[in-house]
Amino acid sequence: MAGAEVPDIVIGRLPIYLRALTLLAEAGQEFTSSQELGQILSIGSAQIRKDLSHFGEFGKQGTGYEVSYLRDQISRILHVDRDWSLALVGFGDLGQAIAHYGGFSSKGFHITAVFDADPEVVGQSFGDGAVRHVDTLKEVVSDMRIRMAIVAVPAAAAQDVTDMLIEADVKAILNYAPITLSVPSHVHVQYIDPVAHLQKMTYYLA
Amino acid sequence: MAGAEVPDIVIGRLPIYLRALTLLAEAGQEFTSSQELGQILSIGSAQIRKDLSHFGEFGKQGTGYEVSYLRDQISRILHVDRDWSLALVGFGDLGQAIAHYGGFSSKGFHITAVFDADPEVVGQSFGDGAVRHVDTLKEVVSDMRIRMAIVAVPAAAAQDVTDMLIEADVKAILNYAPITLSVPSHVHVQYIDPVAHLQKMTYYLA
DNA sequence: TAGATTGTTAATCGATTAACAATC
DNA sequence: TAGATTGTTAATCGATTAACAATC
Repeated sequence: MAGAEVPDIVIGRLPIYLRALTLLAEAGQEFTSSQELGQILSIGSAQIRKDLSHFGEFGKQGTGYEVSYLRDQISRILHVDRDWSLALVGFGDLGQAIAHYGGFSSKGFHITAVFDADPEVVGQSFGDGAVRHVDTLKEVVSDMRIRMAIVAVPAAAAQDVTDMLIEADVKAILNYAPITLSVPSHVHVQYIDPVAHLQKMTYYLA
Repeated sequence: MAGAEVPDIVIGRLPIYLRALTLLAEAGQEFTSSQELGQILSIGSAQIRKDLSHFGEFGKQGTGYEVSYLRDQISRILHVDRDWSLALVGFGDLGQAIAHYGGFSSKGFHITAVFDADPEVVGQSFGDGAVRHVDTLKEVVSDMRIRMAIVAVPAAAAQDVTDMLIEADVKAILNYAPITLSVPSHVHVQYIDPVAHLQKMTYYLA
């Protein structure tokens, strides 16, 4: 059964399934089951089958799932069977670390434009380009038809930058600034906040 | 009403509340309400009141919450009214960026021991110490009584490193490696996976 | 006092889980 | 065939939300 409205929380688990399947495929394993995946991911097997059932039927009774087939199907569902261009805003310590990190482009996410407000930083080179002034953001991002962005500026600047990105028609933002962004409902935001994760865990430490 | 078992999902929202309250306090605001907080955080006001009610009564009818008082109470609840020592495992690009990032220590999380497996990297200096060989992890972390750790090694090494940390009696792990860790139930794990966040958002981009 | 906002209850909503017929 | 595992249903469980008496 495909169709209707798939819960957001289910979508959030698909990348995790994809990660595990990619690992299994790299290890040369041909078949797997919801039970094995569940064990790898510390998730119930019923949940995995239920999640997948939102998108179709991918397995066979008795034998389970073909690893590479299911991997490819989930890639397709998530639209990661293609490359994506990203804008990066903020080229301080954090922004540079992000730009330098190999994990994005190996998964098809390419940072093709970088912006900063500091005149000292503007013009510095990254990958195959140069850091642009944030004043040019709207025009450049619009012209390049970039639809995803990473925000790595101080909290105080994050909302302003976000407003510019939205004006440039960006539809998805990965926000590293420790602040909740206000965006229209058609814009998606995800948050990276390591400190919040640590603070959550210290609750459980006596 | 305090006591019983507070849902994990509620604990996860406390750092977000704390962040907003800290911001309000810095802006010099003396009082706030669940409605105002809800607006700032794009959360329902009833949820905020319900969440807080797990821990006690912090507000006053008619006037709401005193910002600095509520901030301090949440800090106390989360155990972030003290400093915490962390071990960092992995001093590659990512590990160095983490070690260099100022956002941890400004919130009371101090990286006091760093480990790596590469002989080229061992001995390099960071902050006020030097990178140690991962073979010394168990002894050093035990001796220093470190109870939280950050894992920033390649996926293939993450489970081994985790096992060592658990042997050293670490109770909370912030994992940057793109792999689900297997840990006993008394050990807490949080995951940072920017690629998974991006992959979740591309689902919604046609 | 009148207005505002809390803490809490009860209703709603949604997600997880167990169980099993279907079938490879 | 016998054993294994799917996809799905129905039950359970838990979280969110609306409403409101209490009260500052």
